[in-house]
Amino acid sequence: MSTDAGSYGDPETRSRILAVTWDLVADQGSSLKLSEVAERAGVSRQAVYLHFGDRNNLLLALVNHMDETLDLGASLAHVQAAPTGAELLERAMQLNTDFWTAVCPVAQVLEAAQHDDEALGAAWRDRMGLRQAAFSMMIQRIADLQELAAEWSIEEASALLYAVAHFDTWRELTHQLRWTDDHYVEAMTLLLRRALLVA
Amino acid sequence: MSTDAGSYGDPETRSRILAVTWDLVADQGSSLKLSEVAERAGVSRQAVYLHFGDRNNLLLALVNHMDETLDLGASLAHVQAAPTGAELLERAMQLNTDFWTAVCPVAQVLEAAQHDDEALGAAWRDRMGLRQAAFSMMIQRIADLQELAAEWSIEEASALLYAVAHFDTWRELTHQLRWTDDHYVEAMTLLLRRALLVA
DNA sequence: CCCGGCGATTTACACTGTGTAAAGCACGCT
DNA sequence: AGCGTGCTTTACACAGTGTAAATCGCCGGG
Repeated sequence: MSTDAGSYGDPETRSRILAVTWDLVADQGSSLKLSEVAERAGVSRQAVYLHFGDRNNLLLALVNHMDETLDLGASLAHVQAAPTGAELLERAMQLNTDFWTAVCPVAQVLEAAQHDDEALGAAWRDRMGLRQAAFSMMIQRIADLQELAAEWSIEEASALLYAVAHFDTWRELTHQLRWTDDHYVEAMTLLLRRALLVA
Repeated sequence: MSTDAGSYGDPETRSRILAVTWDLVADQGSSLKLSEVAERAGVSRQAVYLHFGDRNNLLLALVNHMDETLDLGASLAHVQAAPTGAELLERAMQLNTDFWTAVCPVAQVLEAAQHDDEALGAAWRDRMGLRQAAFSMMIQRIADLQELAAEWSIEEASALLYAVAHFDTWRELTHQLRWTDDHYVEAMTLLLRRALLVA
């Protein structure tokens, strides 16, 4: 599963490089320079190549690093444990905004790189597949609670929930239109509640 | 308004270069090379620089070129002329999928470039501002028809409609999950109808 | 204590793509 | 004829990626 092909060198150095890369990606997007990464991490440029092979591989490692540090399991369980459909949707949207807030800079770059680099694109789509699965389970739970509106099949509702909760929508609302996280959660919850749940 | 700073040379050549650029962006994303653009357009690499100044300016010209050829006015009028809210939403989603289909390759690149290049980002956000305005007018129309659900203010409904109809959502559904355009229109219309309109 | 090996550094170089500069060529125009 | 415009050719400077090889420091085992 995990292709840690280049498990080389001091792991401390490795994660220091990753951390710096994260920061640089955050405020420079995909135009980060490996020389700058190296400098800020206090290592030589070659050390970066020794650890990660090349540029895309570094970004790939960043993606893997991402969900190691994130640990969504607990949060997802909390969402699933919601007593009602409405409550579940609200918790889902809360988790969603937390997730995108944490991942935003990387997401920006990765969505772009999807087309350029095969491996990177695959890694990203893989993560998104997990998201899809998570949302699918939520819809399943709502159906079990007898709260899914009759017009929706589980597949359609899952897909829509996943798609509507995706990055662009979140970013346009919270960044472009300056909505607060709470506002996003509130409005999206209302939208989804009306759209998906029985009246 | 329009910064056609480099209106230089034979307009035919210019639009041939733009056309080729469009194609190359379509299947290479942002990693297109100016040398390849030139070659395919049957001109020298320098001709491209003479016409457009630099790489980002070429992409910028591509954005401007985009909505010249698109001409959304008529389609928007057709949406606005819908007799009912439900019909309006359906027409809006139909237009939306047409729009993203046409613009998809460029959208991919532009969303990415937003962070890298100031001018490009501004140009893209400008276009998105127009979209916002268009959706806002639709919600206004729905409100005029007395069909907007009481829970929504015009601002909130507009913003949500705009955000939910954005690129990622469309792409995930139609490209990743392989929905047909019709399926997208149908499902999104139902979602929005339930979410926004009076029961 | 010396030796090996590993992590990392330094230096150097090849390659690609961007962007600039200048001279030259072809064609049409008055 | 002379001139300008649109483009070509050639050349070069520069930045960033990726590779290769020699070297250094350090730590652990014989």
